[in-house]
Amino acid sequence: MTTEENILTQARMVFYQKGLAGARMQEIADLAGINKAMLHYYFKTKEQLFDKVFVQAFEAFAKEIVKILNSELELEDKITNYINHTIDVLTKDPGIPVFVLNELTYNPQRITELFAGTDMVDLEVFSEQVNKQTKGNVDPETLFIDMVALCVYPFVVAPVFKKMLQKTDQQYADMLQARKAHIKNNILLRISNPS
Amino acid sequence: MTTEENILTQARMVFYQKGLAGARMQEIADLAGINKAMLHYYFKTKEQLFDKVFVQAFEAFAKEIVKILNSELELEDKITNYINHTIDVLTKDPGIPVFVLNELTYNPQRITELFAGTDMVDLEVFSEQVNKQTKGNVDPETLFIDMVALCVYPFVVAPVFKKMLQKTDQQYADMLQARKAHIKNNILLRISNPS
DNA sequence: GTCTATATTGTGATAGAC
DNA sequence: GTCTATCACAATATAGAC
Repeated sequence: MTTEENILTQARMVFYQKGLAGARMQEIADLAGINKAMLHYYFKTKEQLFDKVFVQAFEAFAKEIVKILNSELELEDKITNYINHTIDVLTKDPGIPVFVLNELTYNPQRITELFAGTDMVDLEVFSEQVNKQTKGNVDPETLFIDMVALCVYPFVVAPVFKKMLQKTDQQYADMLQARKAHIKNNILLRISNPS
Repeated sequence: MTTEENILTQARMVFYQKGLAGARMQEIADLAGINKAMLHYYFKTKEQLFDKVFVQAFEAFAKEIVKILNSELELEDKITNYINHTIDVLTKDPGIPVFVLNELTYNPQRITELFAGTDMVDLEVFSEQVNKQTKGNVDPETLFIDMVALCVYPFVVAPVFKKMLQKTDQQYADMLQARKAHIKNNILLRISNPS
């Protein structure tokens, strides 16, 4: 691993845990086993380092998901893929959503600029598929929001729910895995039985 | 309004927007129309001020909800009340969830200590009702998680979804109101038709 | 209670030798 | 590329007069 990759790895951990404002260059340097001067040698400013970490985190989270949503997969498979993939990614890296949401809320303009050139998620393909299959009886946007909410929210509030439901880390992880099938049922049922 | 209440109001705005680490005492003082010395006269430290704001925010969000969940309302009414109340509270004060989740993630020990004495949400009453009504065919915890996720998540990711779905603030607000009935249908259907 | 001035510390960033 | 030493400034907090 190069020094730069090492820095990025450690920086990600610190930024995940403390955000941009709360992170300290000293702590990142310590974790990376270098000193502050070296850190600034590789990344001139804290913001520069943060931006790189943020973009990597966001892409890790969003890139594959966008690909799935815009693929030519059949609707049922697409939904199944989305749910499985989202839960798997977040299981590996549960800090992503709060980190992203957080900085998005605390520093919207910076993030907006960061993604000025990037193409956003668009729901055209997905919406068309839903409309066709349900003969216009299911609102695609609502279905999408629900699907995302059911997948992601339990990760976002993990510390709260873990305590509230008195579950160990392992029990909570098992529950999240079990949600794959549960969410799939809920969403697919609404497509096959539009109310 | 007393000076103390004034400070708390302004502090809440700043903490909501920037978090504990990102907030500046100077900005809070400016907004309150006083100087830093006065601010420290009323609240000795930034952390002290933050804790007061946090507890107020959390209670505003959680207190009524806990009351509803533990009430003796009939299950259908309880669910309807929960959904309506949650969406109404968050519509008035959409900054709460990210603020709370954020600090809960970035500073779990501080928050845990803050609520050491408080009684948490418990799902006993709710779970019993669900078990009775569905003859044990619906998992109460899963139902609860889904209900909360469907209500709260659209507020948490409002900036993202607004942009992605290209909605104005008003359109997004209307959509959130319309979700009241939608979520109610989804949840109540699962109770009356356990799969 | 309210202010000005200041102490004190933490932190991002750089200079400059090696 | 790597280090030590240090700058410059921002931010919390306090002292002390009124």
